[in-house]
Amino acid sequence: MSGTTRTFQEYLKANRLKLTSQRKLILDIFVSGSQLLTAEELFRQVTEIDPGISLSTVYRTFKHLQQAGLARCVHYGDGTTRYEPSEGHTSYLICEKCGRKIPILNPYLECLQQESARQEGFRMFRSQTTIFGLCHECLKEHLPNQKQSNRHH
Amino acid sequence: MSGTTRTFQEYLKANRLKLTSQRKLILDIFVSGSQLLTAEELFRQVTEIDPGISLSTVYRTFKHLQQAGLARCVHYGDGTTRYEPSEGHTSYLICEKCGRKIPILNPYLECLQQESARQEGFRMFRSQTTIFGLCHECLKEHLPNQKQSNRHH
DNA sequence: TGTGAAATGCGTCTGTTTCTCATTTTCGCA
DNA sequence: TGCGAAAATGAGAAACAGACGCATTTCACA
Repeated sequence: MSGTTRTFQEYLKANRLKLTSQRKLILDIFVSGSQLLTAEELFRQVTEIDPGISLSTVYRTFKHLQQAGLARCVHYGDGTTRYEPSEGHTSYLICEKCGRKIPILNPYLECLQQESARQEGFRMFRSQTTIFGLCHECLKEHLPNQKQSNRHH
Repeated sequence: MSGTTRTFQEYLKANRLKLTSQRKLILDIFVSGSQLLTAEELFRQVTEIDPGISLSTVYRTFKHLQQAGLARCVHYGDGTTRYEPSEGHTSYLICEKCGRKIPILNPYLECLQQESARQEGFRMFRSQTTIFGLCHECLKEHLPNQKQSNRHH
């Protein structure tokens, strides 16, 4: 059994919630893929294995995963809401063109955040840093026509 | 005329867009309040002055304000989307109990973010840091019963 | 001041998320 | 191991934010 599964079971037990086959399946699929998924996308993957599961259950399970600290949702610029497993990183670079998501591995960032919180008498539980921009690859293609909308005819 | 208004006018001109009375009013109300507003809330404030303005126009103007870099939207835990004037801060402490939102005034944070982006060949446009936790006041009330959900009967 | 491009309001539409409720499942306890 | 209360489920309806289409109005530039 994975650590994630254990964490989820502990959360359920602590809140007198039940472990159902649906929740197990949703959790397994969710953590196995490292992608950011929309509820709809996860739902599609889940129903490939168990076609009986409803979209409502996916949403409901997401809620619990968030409560348990196992999932986090990210709002993209395009308006979609995506969910991701939240073990490990909370800091990312997100490319606004290709959607690529690169974890930031800078321990000083978290230190600074802790420090900022402390200065305000704040107790930090978790933090989330998202840097939006363009990745190296998209930068090359994107730059030539970046200024177009500022030009007059 | 405020700097914000000037920025908006420049943006409009550069994109061959027009400055209408509706856009002026929406901008003025938006920047004058330092609160985070939902589209609906801003709409209500706007219609108090000019009852003819439609919600569509508020949404459309938000889009332009975002484009112009004058507004930013923030997704709260409760699911609402709020817009805020985006001069200055992109980093906040948010208290999960009382909802208080405290701007972080740490210039090193942004430097580190820029640096992290650079290391990956990334070009940073904007960043957003949110630190969730408990503020000083809520900490005092909250601590006594913090562990309750982990206890068995 | 005339003209064309752009913006508006209103109503409608779409896609996402939550709710309701009758039925089914889980799990602690005897 | 089987009972019963509490909780979860699926299906569909409802709520919601936000976008869209179009006929009409407004703006800005010459």
